[in-house]
Amino acid sequence: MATIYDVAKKAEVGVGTVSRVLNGNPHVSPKTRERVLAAIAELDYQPHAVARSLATNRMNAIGVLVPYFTKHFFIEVLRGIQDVAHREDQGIFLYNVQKHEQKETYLARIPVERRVDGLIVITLRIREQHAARFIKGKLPVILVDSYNPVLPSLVVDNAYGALLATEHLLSLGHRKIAFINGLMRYHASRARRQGFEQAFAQEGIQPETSLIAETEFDRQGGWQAMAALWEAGHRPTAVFAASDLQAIGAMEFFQGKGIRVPEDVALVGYDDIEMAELLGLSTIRQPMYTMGAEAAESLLAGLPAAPAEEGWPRVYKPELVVRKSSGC
Amino acid sequence: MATIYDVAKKAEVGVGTVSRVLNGNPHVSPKTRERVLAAIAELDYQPHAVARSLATNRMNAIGVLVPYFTKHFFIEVLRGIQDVAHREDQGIFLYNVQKHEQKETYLARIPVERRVDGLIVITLRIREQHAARFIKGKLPVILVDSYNPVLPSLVVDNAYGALLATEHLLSLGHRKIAFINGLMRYHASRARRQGFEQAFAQEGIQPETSLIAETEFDRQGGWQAMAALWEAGHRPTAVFAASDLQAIGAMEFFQGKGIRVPEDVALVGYDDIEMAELLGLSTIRQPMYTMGAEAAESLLAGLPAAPAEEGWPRVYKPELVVRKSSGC
DNA sequence: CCTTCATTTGGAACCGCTTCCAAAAACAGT
DNA sequence: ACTGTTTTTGGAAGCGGTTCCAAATGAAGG
Repeated sequence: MATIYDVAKKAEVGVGTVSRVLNGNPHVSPKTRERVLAAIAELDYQPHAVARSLATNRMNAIGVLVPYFTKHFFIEVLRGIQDVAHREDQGIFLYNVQKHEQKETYLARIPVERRVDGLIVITLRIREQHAARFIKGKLPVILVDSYNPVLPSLVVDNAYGALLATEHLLSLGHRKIAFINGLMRYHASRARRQGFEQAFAQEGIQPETSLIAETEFDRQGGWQAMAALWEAGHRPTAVFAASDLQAIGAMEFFQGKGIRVPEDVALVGYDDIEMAELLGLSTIRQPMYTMGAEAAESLLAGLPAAPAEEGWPRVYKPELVVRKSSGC
Repeated sequence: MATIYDVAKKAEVGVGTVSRVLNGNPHVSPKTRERVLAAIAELDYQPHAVARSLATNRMNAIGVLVPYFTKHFFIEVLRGIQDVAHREDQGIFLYNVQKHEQKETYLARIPVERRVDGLIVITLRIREQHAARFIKGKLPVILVDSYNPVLPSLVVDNAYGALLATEHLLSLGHRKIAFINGLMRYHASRARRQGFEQAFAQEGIQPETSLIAETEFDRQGGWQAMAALWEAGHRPTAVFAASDLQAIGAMEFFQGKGIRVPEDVALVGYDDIEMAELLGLSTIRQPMYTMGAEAAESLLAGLPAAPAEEGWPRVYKPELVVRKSSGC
């Protein structure tokens, strides 16, 4: 494998000059540049990324810490990150956490190991202690779909998303709207509850509290919540679920009962997962690609290690995707 | 940040000794080791991963080159890779290909840039020219779900998968079985066709050639193929699609016609994507996690840069997943 | 033609580690 | 005590770049 010294010898210049050519330093005369470029081409030379990193103290790579379970979300965010990273000639170092202790080991190691110039954390919650380590180690971190008071975060306006969904159902004339929410220990659930209520408030009415359920964000949760409501004698004309999976669970419950969607009951989900389109599920879409791209951009623009000031957290607006399940 | 020299000074030893302690070299007396360890702890020292890489020429990371479009497949394979990599203390460098030219730049750069000790290529086809570069650059590569004569490959037995699916339908008494295959320019399609035919041959019968369609592997392809067959007057009692997406397309066509699955027509797909479970689609599952894990293992075990000999390509058997769409 | 000033160039020093060699120390054996 | 052998140790020389300083070259002006 050719080194910079080989190139220098072949072009009959010093290594400094070759380095200058490689890095676009203007203090090189056109003819010398030509000679160097020729030598580089001839030797099929590529600078050794690691040697360069050691000298410059820049890794030219960003880390992405992502939980296994958010497949769809992760892929889309990653796509945004990748586009920017590729454009800026940066690599992506992937830290995929499948088990909880992996998260801990990664968070402990990333700041000292320094294999990356910055880290994007997706969805995972970062504790004070770890945030402090990153700040102390001066390793920039940015959170996507997660919030921490001392770290820059990109979050989606959950209240607004729920508001959109609820407004949509209200505008279709529904008043008995069931809300299958996530568990209240998640911030997202609390915000969505608020948006749900606000939509009603705008119409000057009150939602029926007995129609609000709280379950896990998965299919089973949706099924069970719907079943429980039904058995308690409730007959909502519309259902808003805080996740597409819950919506699908509810849909399955309806199927089992022979209740038609949207004829008998309208349904709106949240997330716009792949299946939503397939099932014709109206839902709330989050700007995942954009968030990924902008997170990468901020990181590469060298955001301060601990901003969380002006303009942070950055809040993104989700949008309503109307499909047939809401009965339009 | 402390360096090895700081540690050496504090422990009053040479840097060589510190390095030996760090790497578990046995030629260090217990007392010296103690002193060094104490100094390390006191300075909160961590070896600099990059400097170490430069000196040892080992990156402690493997690259994963993956196309954007194989989301589900990719995630599962990646999970296998990640488990092994994490266990072996190796990082994962992600090269996500979204546009064709990215594939080219990555393939050209990875072997010379040397940021990784080995590369796992998922699904993407590698041309001779690039394979040669990897071999020449002595960078081990391993292909998952892709085949190249000069590179070690992990492939799934497509003929067997199609055989399983077809046998299943035949055993349920179906004889008029439509086969929505992929385009014949893909190797997978040719192999699946073969398995389809073999299943019939085992029963001593011939499939109806007019019931075999060839389309893209997507939903639209499945829909169109099914529509074309239907309009040509064919009334198969069962359909085997070469991908779940095609199967779903066919399902949608049936829905539009008011034809019930599985009562009126049995349906089997291929891939076991997430939606398959949800839709109750019988399908063929490929051992993706296992392939990922074993690819990573082979790579880390330091497979020869250009084997493709004994035991390669490694062939994995898919399995049949029976759900309600096949009418069991 | 000689000075002065700006630009281009070569190459040593350095980034933080590993590795190897030779020297020192420890240990045996006589 | 001395020699021979083994183990432990220090530190120089790389790994392949970048960066900086001083030297060389070139351009401009008198």
